[in-house]
Parts: sequence; C-alpha cells; structure tokens
Amino acid sequence: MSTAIAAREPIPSTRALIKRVVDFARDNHFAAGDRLPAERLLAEKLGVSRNALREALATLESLRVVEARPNSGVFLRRSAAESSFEAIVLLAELGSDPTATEVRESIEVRAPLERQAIALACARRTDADLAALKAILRDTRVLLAAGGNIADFDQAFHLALANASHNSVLARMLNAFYCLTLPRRRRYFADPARGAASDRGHRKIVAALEKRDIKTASALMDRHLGNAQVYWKEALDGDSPDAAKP
Amino acid sequence: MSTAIAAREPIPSTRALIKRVVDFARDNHFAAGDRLPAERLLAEKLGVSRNALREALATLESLRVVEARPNSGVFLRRSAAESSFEAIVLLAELGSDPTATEVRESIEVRAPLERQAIALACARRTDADLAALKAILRDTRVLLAAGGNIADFDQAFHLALANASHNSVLARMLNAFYCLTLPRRRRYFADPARGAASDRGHRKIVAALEKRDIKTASALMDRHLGNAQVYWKEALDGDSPDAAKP
DNA sequence: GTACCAATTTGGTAGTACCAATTTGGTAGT
DNA sequence: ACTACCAAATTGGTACTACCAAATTGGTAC
Repeated sequence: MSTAIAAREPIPSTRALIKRVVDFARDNHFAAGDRLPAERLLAEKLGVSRNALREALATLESLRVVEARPNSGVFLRRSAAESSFEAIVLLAELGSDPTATEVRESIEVRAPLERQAIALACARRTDADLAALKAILRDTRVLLAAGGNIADFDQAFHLALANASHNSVLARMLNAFYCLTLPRRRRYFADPARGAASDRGHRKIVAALEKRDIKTASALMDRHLGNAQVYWKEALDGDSPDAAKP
Repeated sequence: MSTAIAAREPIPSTRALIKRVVDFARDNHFAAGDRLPAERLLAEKLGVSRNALREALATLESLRVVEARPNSGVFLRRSAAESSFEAIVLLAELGSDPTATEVRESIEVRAPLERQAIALACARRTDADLAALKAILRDTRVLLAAGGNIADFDQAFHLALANASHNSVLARMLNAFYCLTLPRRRRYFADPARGAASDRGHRKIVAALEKRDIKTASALMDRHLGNAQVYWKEALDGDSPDAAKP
C-alpha cells in the first residue's frame, strides 16, 4: 500500500507510533536489556497520550521487541534476535528498510521455503491453481510489453505459487518475505530486461508445474532465485554498511 | 459497568484479552471478512474498557488478524491465511492449541528450515557453538538418567543449532515453531524411550557438525525429524478433527 | 427520482483517575 | 553501626469520559 512516508500522513497514526518508539530507543542509544522511560514520561516525550503509546507498546510486546514488567518498567529484550521475524516485516511496512544483514539472512531462509513450496505445489496443485498462475503470466506479459514495472506481478506469481502448495503456514511466511523486500524489488525491476528474464523463468516453472515435474521445477526455481540473489549480493555491498554485525 | 465478570477472572491481563477477542469472534460465528461489533459495544460485551480492547485490537491488527477501517469498523481479514504466522504462535502461547492442520503444515515448513539450519551451521559454527551444544547434550543425559521430561532440553538443542547457523532470521522462525509445539512436545517426551532416542539422534548430529560434514548431518537431521513426524501424523489423526478448514 | 443536508455512528486520540505491587528512603529501635 | 520497619513515590494495568474527523445513514426539498 502507501509506501509514501509520514509526509503524506498529517496525523501520527498509531501504527506510525510503533516506528517512533523504536526510533526513539535507537536514537537515544538504548541497548538490549535496557529499561525504557516510564510510560507517562515516554508518552510526553513523544507528544502522544499514554493510551496511544500503550497500544504501540502492546504491539511491540506481542512481537517480542519489548517486555513490560508490571511495577518495574518496559524493557528492550536482551537480544534483538529474540524479537519475532514479524517485527522486521512490520517495521519495513512502516518505512524502515530492512538492514543489509536482514536481507541477506532472509534470502538464505526464503530459498529453502520456496523450494518446498514448488515441491508441494507439484504434488497438490489444482487446475484452478494452474489457471491462476497462467492468468498472472498473461497479465505480466501485457505489462512487460508496455514497459511497466512488474514487481507487483512478480509478487503475485510467487504468492500464487505458495498458495498452490496448499500449505497456509508456508504461504504466510513467504508472503512476509515478499512484503519485506517489495521496495527493493521495485527498484530491481525498474530495468525491464530483468522483468523479461524473470518472466521467462516463471513460464518454465509453470510448464514444469503443469507436468507435476518436481525435479525440473525445483531446479528451475533454484536457478530463478539464484539470478536475483546475485543482484542482492551486489546491491547490498553498496548500501547500508550494517556495522558490527557478525 | 458490569464488573461482576472481572472478579471471576484472576488474570484479565491484556494478553489474555487477545484470546478472548478471537474466541468471541469464533463463538459468535463471525466469518472471514465480517465486521466485528463496534469497539464501544465489544468492550462492554467483554467486560473491559475500550482502552484495553484497543490494545488487544492493535496487536491483532499488527498480526494481520483484523483490519481496523477508520469511521467504518473493525473487520476480520477475508482469509485466515492472510494473518501472519506469528498470530498462530501468539494464540498458542495464550493457551489455544494449534489445530491439527496448523501442526501438519508447520511440520512441512519446519523440515526444510531445519535442513537449511544444519547446512549453514556446518559451514559457520564456531567452537563456542559446538561447546554450547555439547553442554546441552550433557544436561540432557543427566535428566534422562533421572527419568525426566527432556522437552525443554530438546528445544534448547534445536535452538542452539539454529543459532549456530548464524542467521537470526532463521533462528527466529525455528524458535517460533518450537514455541508452537512445546505443549505437544512435552506430551511426546512423557515417554522416556522417546527422549533417549531423540538424544541419540542429537549426538550423531553434533558429531557430524563437529566434522563440518554437511552431507551426513543433513541426512541425520532428516531422519531425526522423520521420527517425530511419524508420531505427529498418528497423534493428529486422533485429536482435533479440525472441521471445515478450507 | 435526484440532490443535498443534518444527525448518527465509527475508529482515533487525549486526559484524568485509581489500583496494586514494587522500589525507595528515611526513621526508630537495638 | 546495624537492622527492622514503615510510609511515600514510582510503575504498569485498568477504567471512564470527552472530543474529533470522516463515513454512513436517513430524511427532506427540489
């Protein structure tokens, strides 16, 4: 949805508050395990009511970013790795680009999930699943002919593939990955040549899926993901240095 | 305000409210896409303040279970599959055992992640990682000799293995899976023979990890996971029929 | 039948008040 | 000097009220 940031948002919405809390902690050098200012104080510092702040904190707690200890305080969790993966996704949705490390790690996780998805899809795909994929392929080609950015269709394709696995847990996870890297993918597909290449890969995968050829489909998916990975690796070496992250 | 109900609830914590909201929607036959009662109404029905309810709703919204549309209402998302995986984990943490379908699907997702974890761990594990794993192995054997339930140590082992992959995204996801099935795993390991068998598998895996032998370690992990899967498949056929889950 | 306006309903936000448990700080007793 | 104890301040948890802006609704005038 609206990838535009606060500029278009005149009101500090509750969702944006979540990001502001995290930013506050970062900008004021709060480390893992530290206690945040008391709710009343923090609310005043951020210029919002305690109610609004508590809604943001409730979300951050459910995502395991902070931990509220009654009569004691709100603490950042000892390790950032303790927080749930969804925390990264939510923050990304709120405008914080994931760090280079997070993207790199996500790629390593996404690959085996995508492989599992194609394997399951070969075994379970219905004709409707196949039709949905082909429809996306059709739309993609149209957009491609017009020179458009196919980032959204690329996401739709992979999501439809995930759904064809008939495993909602798997689909949810893959969808989270797509949301995480959507902005980057838009930049990637700014070059129409990449879009065309991606589309060719998609078509071969669908052909293998139609024949329920797991072996071929898996190999094709590996190659397809490999192409993008090369790009990420190169692109990531250029941006966010991501200091001190082993 | 009818505070009569509050007296019966020793822990009407905000977290528990999340579950009550979900239960309310289920028990009153709200379907995907439906609009929940207005916040003021729902708060009264549940016997809590609107603030507390809004904190719960904020969390459910961040987990993509509901969608609040200003000046319109709070809606259940069209599809349960739209909600994030973390929603299942959170609800499980709150006392809602995952459904048989969710467990089945989770197994299918966990396996490739676990495989990726062991592969990365073979390449990146430090001596400290290895030491941590061996320490857990030691403690496990002690508890096993005393006839205890090793469910927690089993989780600790797999978590240490995930950490040895030096990929926090992967570790977070695997950790979520472990949290999801902890209650079931406790029941599984009630039989000490299973604990001993699991421990043997763990030791072999660590031995392969020490030699950085990816091939062997992967094969061992596959076998290790396979053992548990057989149990789940059998156990799941017996409980929660999981009616009407498209 | 259509266009328009006003009342109602909705989520979003702020402010205040109180509770229970914890922490803190000082005081009285030995 | 040390301990035991109590009172005040601090903290998250909860409730209630009030208001806003936008959307919905329903009726009215044309």
